[in-house]
Amino acid sequence: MKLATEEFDRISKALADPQRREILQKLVARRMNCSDVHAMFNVSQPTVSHHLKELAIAGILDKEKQGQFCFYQVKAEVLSAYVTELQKRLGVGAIAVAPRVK
Amino acid sequence: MKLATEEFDRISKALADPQRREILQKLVARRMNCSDVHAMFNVSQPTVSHHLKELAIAGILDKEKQGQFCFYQVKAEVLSAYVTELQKRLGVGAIAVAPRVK
DNA sequence: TAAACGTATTGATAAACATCTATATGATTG
DNA sequence: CAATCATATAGATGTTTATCAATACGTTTA
Repeated sequence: MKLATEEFDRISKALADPQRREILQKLVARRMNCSDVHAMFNVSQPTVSHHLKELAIAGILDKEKQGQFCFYQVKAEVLSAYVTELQKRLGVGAIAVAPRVK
Repeated sequence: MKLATEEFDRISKALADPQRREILQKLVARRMNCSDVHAMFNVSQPTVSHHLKELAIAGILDKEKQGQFCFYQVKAEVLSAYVTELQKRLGVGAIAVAPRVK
């Protein structure tokens, strides 16, 4: 999977806010809905919603509505593609490995 | 080399601005001084100076003064450590490889 | 169907930030 | 030593953005 520069930059921005990065890390561990995430941090529900939206717009998260709930889950291929592209751009060598299926 | 969360976040922010990212990429290719960088982009010299400072503060660049010139060069170990830490946090598997000596 | 719940949107606010011009500082050179 | 060059700093400006309270909207449930 190849990321365009625009997408790459969008993801970089999405990762740049510590709060949003921490939210993302929680979602890496497991798929969650908005209030699950909200319960983990000291920010308002709208702020969580906003961050989730940003991450989704950046293409990092998948959004799946189930009734009144809305589940967010990490798109591992996109994160993987991002890291690969970053390595290329930064001249950091590494051998990418496919993420383990859970 | 291990990055503290604070350093990690600082680097993430440093990478988040496209202009700064492009400047960094040029420096990955070769060590340069401020006016070399300035000649490559359509931003003012103070803006370039500002971005170089941000990258240096983030620990990504080394600054070396030589007479009236000021050379900036990438700190490959830090970039490598950043990518490794990012992989850990994002759950993206990869085998890190030491950068080739030029 | 009314109340409660989960999520998103709106509008406001303050802080961060990218950028510029002008200028200061320090080194080289004629 | 005066002019020029490389870089940094100061101060201003407009934009982006992280956050919140209030509220709207859709779903569930009592």
